[in-house]
This record gives sequence, C-alpha cells and structure tokens, in this order.
Amino acid sequence: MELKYDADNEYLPLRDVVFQALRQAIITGEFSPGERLMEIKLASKLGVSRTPVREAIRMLELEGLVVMIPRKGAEVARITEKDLRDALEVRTAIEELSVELACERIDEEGKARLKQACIDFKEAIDTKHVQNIVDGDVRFHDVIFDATKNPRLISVAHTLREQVYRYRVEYVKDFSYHDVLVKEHYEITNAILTKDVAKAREIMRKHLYNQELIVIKNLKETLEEG
Amino acid sequence: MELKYDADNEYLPLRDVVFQALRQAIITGEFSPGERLMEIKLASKLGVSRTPVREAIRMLELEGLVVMIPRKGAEVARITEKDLRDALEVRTAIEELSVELACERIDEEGKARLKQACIDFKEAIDTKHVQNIVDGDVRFHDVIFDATKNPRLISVAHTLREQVYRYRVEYVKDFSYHDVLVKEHYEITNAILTKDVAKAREIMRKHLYNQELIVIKNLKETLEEG
DNA sequence: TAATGGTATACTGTATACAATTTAAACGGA
DNA sequence: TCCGTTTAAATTGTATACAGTATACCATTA
Repeated sequence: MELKYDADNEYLPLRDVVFQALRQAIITGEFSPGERLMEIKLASKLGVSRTPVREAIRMLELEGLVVMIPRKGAEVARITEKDLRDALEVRTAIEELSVELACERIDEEGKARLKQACIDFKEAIDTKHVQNIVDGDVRFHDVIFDATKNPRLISVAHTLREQVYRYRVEYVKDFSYHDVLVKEHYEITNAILTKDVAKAREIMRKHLYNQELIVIKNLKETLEEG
Repeated sequence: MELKYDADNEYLPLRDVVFQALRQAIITGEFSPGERLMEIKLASKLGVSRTPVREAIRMLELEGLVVMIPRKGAEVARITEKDLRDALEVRTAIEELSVELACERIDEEGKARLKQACIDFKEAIDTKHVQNIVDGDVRFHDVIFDATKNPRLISVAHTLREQVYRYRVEYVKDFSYHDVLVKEHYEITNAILTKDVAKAREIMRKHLYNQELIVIKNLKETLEEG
C-alpha cells in the first residue's frame, strides 16, 4: 500500500488519498478480513498524521468495507456468505435496472463505447491475465451504468461492487467460465443496441447468477482455508 | 438542532451523535440547501470540538446530504429535479425488490407487524398531523424492508430515502392524496400476505410513481420560491 | 496450578494548536 | 467612481497533545 499523488490532477485532500489507498488495499486483499486497522501505524506508514487516516476510516465505514468496534478501533469487514448473497441480490436488481435504462437512453457515443468495451473484454480474456480480465469486466459494466445517465444509480452500483470485488478476483481465475462470460457480454451488448429490454434484463440476471455461484464457491473455499 | 444523549443506550461516540443531529437538521429543513456548514460554528453550537464535527461531515458527504468544496468547506446538498428523479428511479427498483423478497420471506411476526403498520398508518392519516403521517409511512416501508431479511438492501433503501425525505414532508401536506395512500398500503399488505409477487410489485411501482409526481411538483414550487 | 487482581502499555476519542489558503474588505491610484 | 492591489480575518486542512479505556502481562494468592 502506498500513497499516489496525482500530479496532473487538481487538489485532493489527504483524507481522500488515504481513503483510496486503504480501499485499494482492502479490495486487493492486502489487508485480510478481520485485520485491525490501527491509526498510528497506518499514519506513519503513509507519512501523514492520524487526522486524515481517521476521516478516511469514517468513509470506509459507511461504504461497509470496515467495521468499528467501540473504543477498540476499526477492522476490515469480514464477509460472510450471507453478506455476499445479500449484496448480489441488490446488485442484480440495480444491474437489471441499468440495462433497462441503457436501452432507453444510450446515445451514439455510448453505443460506440459499449461495442468497444465488449471487444476489449474479449481481448482481455484472450490475454489470460487475471487483472486484465477483472478490469475489462469492470469497464464493460461501467459503460452500461454510464449509459443510464443516472449518477445516483452509478454511485449505488459502485458501492455494491466493492463488497464483492475481493472475491471476484478469485472467480475470474476459473478459466472454464471464460467463454460463457464473453458470450453473455455480447448478448447483453446486442440486446441494448437493439433496445430489447426484456432480453437485456434476462441475460444480465443470468450473467450475475452465474457470477454468484462461482463467487460463493470461492468464498467458501477461502473461509475453509482461513 | 441539539444533541441527544441516549442515557439508556450503550456507548456512542460523539461523532455519531453529531452525525445524527446534523442529518436530522438537514432532513427537517433546519439547514437549507446550499447553506454552508462551518465547523467551528457547529462545534461551539453543539458544545464539542471540531474533530467529531469533521468526522460527522465525512459521513454526511458519503450519504450525499452534503457536498464538499475543496478548501472552502461543506454545504448542504442542493437537490435538483433530476437528482430527485434519479433517486426515485433507483428507489423504485429497490422497493419492488423488497416486496418481492417480502412475499417469499416474511414470517409470522413480520406479518403481524405489517398488518399493524398498515392500521397505524391509517390512524396516522386520520390524525391529519403531518409528522404522524410521515412517521407512519416510514414505518410501513421499514416493516417491508425488514421482511426481506437483507441488511444490505435495508441500508441502500435508507440512504435513498434520505435524499427524498425533505420533500416528502411537503408532499403529505397534500391531503387530497391521503385516501389513495391508505388504499395502496392496504393493497400492498394484502399482496404480500397472499404472496402475490406480481401484484405487489405493480402496486408498489404505482405507489412510488404517485409519490414522484407530487414530490417533484413540490420541489418545483420550492425552487421557484427560493 | 489456576484464578484473581493490579499495573503498565497501547490505542481510541476528543480537544487544541499550527499552517495554508481563501475570502473580503480596505486602501490607493487612475 | 471604478478597478486593482494589498492586507487582514476567517476557515479549512493537518498535526499534535491530552484523557480515558481496554488489553495484556505479570505477580500474588488460594
């Protein structure tokens, strides 16, 4: 974990930089579930004072990535199988709404970006590099979210994704599903481009249900190991 | 605005007390949209230091109730008509999912609470007291959320509700819709009790669409005044 | 040996101090 | 009078200091 300063970017408060660094560390598994986050330790590690660290922890708390234990401090949220199912249940509803709205509202630029994201994902799969695949998948879904032109939806969708992200990295390692994923992405893309709302929703639901099965299988294995 | 200490409750950090106080003040309109929230002023008003105030503001920021302007501070989020439509769009999807899950999962205790909440709402309407009506409506929907047994869903639903709450107070003042609201609550209740998913979703959607029309009408009037 | 009590340590919760920057006002010149 | 510059006040951003509490370890006793 390290701080990244966006030189070309405008001003960013330290709390936001710390927030992003901690979130990244949690999502990528650098911090394990249940691990304590101690302010002084993090502050000295990141070269800042406790204040921005505390404020970052407040934000992570509301995102559900850390839980607070009164007078004891913060620890990385432990995710149970039910937590994952709950998050995926809500996420499915949000993603179904997304494709529906995308069908109605996508513009020419969005269509171009959607096609490109679909192609990029296929190429990412071909590289067989896990991080490429995860990034490609994220971008594909982001293009659909953007097409809804609903920032509130985008915000909720991103929060929900973070809950699951840790275990998705594992899930794309399961190469046997790769062809299915590419196929489903193409079907979703075509459904949106032809404004077939019913089909888009149906495939998206199936797409996420497949993910759920694999992710939960992986979670179980992770829990058994730990 | 004032701090409330829960004597019977367990330990609560000041940041959470301040958070609740500020949220309440924003939701009830004590702070107007666009109004600046200055840390020193709030801290001295509430009799605490800046630290818990800052942490509370971080939480409000993530909930979307305040927006930060770099090096200038926090201000109460201004809600545009599109913001409201966006929030209601997502909220409709979440509430439709809620009734669907409630149909499948509600237990005997939940059924009793649902019936009671439905009756209580009717009685709240009869009192013609705005706050009673708002509280009754909130409780009715909360019972349905609880019946889903999905804490993640409940969390998302609550966040979305807060965005709209300010303008819902105005909307229940429109007495002409009261009978419709009671009727819709009864229909939703019956649909859940008889596990009629399709009907429950349909009525909930209509219920929220009616709300949307009235709330947006009210928002427009508010914006014109200001 | 096990249990209990005390003490030291480490960490959170809160307050305050300091630095940097923005805002606004006062002042001066055209 | 208007505009620009300077300067002072106010406010955020960050760091540090202080207080209170929980935890762990050790010693003492049954």
